[in-house]
Amino acid sequence: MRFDFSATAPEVAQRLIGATLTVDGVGGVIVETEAYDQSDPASHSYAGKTARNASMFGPPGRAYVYRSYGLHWCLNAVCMPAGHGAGVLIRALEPTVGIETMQHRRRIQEVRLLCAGPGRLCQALGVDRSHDGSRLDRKPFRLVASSTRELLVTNGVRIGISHSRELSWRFALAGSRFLSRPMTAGAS
DNA sequence: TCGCCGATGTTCT
DNA sequence: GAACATCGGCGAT
Repeated sequence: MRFDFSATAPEVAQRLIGATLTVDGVGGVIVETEAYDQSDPASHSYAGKTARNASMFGPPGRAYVYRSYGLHWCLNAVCMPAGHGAGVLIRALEPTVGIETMQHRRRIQEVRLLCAGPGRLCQALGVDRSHDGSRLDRKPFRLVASSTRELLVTNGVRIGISHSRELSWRFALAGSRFLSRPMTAGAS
């Protein structure tokens, strides 16, 4: 079934766990996400709309692709409320289809590390700036909601940020061996 | 297995 | 000029 983006970033981030994402038929099952929104100092949208983050302020269900640390690409899904800079960073996939293509693009064999991290995931799926602003329900993207009813999803502190550590807006499939890093629990 | 470091686009001070 | 939603390679443990 098609994925519904008419919800806030934390809700969408949780529901994306277990969904299947492919780009031109290459990808797998989402096992790790993080939510961001405009009220959050750790978010790219916090300081308002700029040329880089413009697609975060566009319609939900589209891609926001940005360059990280000068070299890597990172893929986000834009969420509700529309025009408010809310989004979900896709951090890791369990590779299921097109594994040979991903191994070739990443120049490694180890399947566990093909998509274990936002930069690695974009390299494996061939995502770059040309996908920024594209709809996630149209080619080359394909996003299918999880068919499993009950998935064990854990949440905790987001990775690589210094602001808003109190928000447990990182979500992951419990026990997955395809995460970018082990989950660390937030403050209780 | 851990931690430091370099590469370097975009934004902010 | 510095920070940053990162990664891979290197040398030290």
